[in-house]
Amino acid sequence: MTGRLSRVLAVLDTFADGSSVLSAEQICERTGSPIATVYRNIRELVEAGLLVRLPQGYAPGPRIIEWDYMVRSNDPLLAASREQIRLLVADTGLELLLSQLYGERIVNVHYEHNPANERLALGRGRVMPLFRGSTSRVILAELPTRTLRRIFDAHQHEPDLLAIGADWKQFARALAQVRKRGVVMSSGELYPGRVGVAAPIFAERGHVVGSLTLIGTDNRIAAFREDYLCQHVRTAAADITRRLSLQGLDAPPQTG
Amino acid sequence: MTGRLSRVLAVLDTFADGSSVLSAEQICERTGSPIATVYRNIRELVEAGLLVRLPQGYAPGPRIIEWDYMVRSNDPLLAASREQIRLLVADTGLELLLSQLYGERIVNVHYEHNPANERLALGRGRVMPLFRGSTSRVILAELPTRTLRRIFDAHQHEPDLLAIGADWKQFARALAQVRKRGVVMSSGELYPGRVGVAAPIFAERGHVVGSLTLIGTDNRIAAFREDYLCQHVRTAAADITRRLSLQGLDAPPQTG
DNA sequence: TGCATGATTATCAGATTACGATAATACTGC
DNA sequence: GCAGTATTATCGTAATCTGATAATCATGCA
Repeated sequence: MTGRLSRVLAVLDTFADGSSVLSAEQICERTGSPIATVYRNIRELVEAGLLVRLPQGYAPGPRIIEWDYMVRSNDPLLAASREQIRLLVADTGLELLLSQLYGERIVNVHYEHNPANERLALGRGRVMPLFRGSTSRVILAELPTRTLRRIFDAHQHEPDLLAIGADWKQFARALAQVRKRGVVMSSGELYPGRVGVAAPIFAERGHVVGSLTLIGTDNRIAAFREDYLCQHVRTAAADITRRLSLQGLDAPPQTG
Repeated sequence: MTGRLSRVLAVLDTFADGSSVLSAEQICERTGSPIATVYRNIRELVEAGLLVRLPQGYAPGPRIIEWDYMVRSNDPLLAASREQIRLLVADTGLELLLSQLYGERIVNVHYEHNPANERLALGRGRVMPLFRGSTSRVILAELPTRTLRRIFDAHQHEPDLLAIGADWKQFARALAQVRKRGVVMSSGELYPGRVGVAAPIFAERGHVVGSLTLIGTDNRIAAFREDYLCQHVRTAAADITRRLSLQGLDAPPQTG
């Protein structure tokens, strides 16, 4: 509704449920647009390489792959995080997640897996539930109040949201505390027996772009002092924030 | 020029040179649009998650990562190719490339690397030069004549194109031969000492979507009968074409 | 070969939206 | 609080999108 771009891109969203190939008619049903409009949008997306035409219909196209390569090679967030990721993993031996926010969606950008553990479904590109887990909560806590209010109203019947706060007042208060602490430790919210410790990453004063999360089995986490983990993640995230703000000032493109 | 989508997406193309962060002003210079328009487009892209705002400017956003995950999980071309890729690699021990066409760009979708060789810069997301190498040539050969003519005219001064045919007549004839044979073997066009054997993959009769390429050092390739390799790649590509056309007819969506 | 069926594109008038120059505002460091 | 820059708002005009329908194209089948 915000403009033509989002309407055209809505076609790609119809593949988000795991469909690999959709016919024009299926896209038509799912977007609710009339068939003529859908065909027009499809044609434009095909020209842009965001959709390919296959015998049975259409599928997401190769330009996405090209763009992803571009991101993998040059992502400033990943570049700013590399050193801290290395340190955190070396110091704790835990798993780690780097996540990024857009709109009301939190997407994992990097998952540092520990072969000692079962691989969680948190890999690159996965979307995190907005109201569960430390990764999301620590980001929510940094959103401007009116954004938060809009989100609360839109999802006020979801149990996951209500688990944070049963009404707006409690919800806002809970998140204010998180914000004050600058770090969240949560247990079993996404996976039984797993603990997450997350801190926010900012682009500019107060403008959150994502979060950094340490993940471990509760046994493994229990071996550490809670203070130590929280402090470590918080300062790591703060360092990433700092590097982001300095990036490109001196920059001959990145050093390994 | 073709519509609003391509104009907005042109903003993302300004990152194709390897820039990680660009200011609004820099995007303005590179796209040639007036500053007000650039800001509007930027805002829309940020809302869509295709761009993120960072302290020094803007960078490609997390939605690309999300989309790429969607493609990795469900790409019908990759799904249709998996078995043949396995077979080809098992039978020959060579390297292999799966590539996809959009517009006038050929993008690698999968690179099966052989640890015995130096890793080539052909990985997922890389764009192949249009006029060099078997991967591209075998695709060019399947394009409709008028498309080919347009491409020829647009690039008629590039040496790589002229190496295929010095004028339109020779160019068209050379590609017609390729088309007739259904397979190309090329030597040293992309890397000295490397040979490629490529065959086209189709969506529907005459509508090419990509190609399949075997790659090896000339020594290694010389060990095989040329016939054997060409035939093997051609039938593998044909099988992928067949599977594409059958795909989804029986398909209960795959479990992750 | 030609017809039937479904898929895709073209047409067109009206409504919406983008454009781009400029003005207003927000934000930064000082 | 004040420069100076970054970003958004304003607004008339011009271009574009929309959506119903008609025309065309493609494919399989007799």
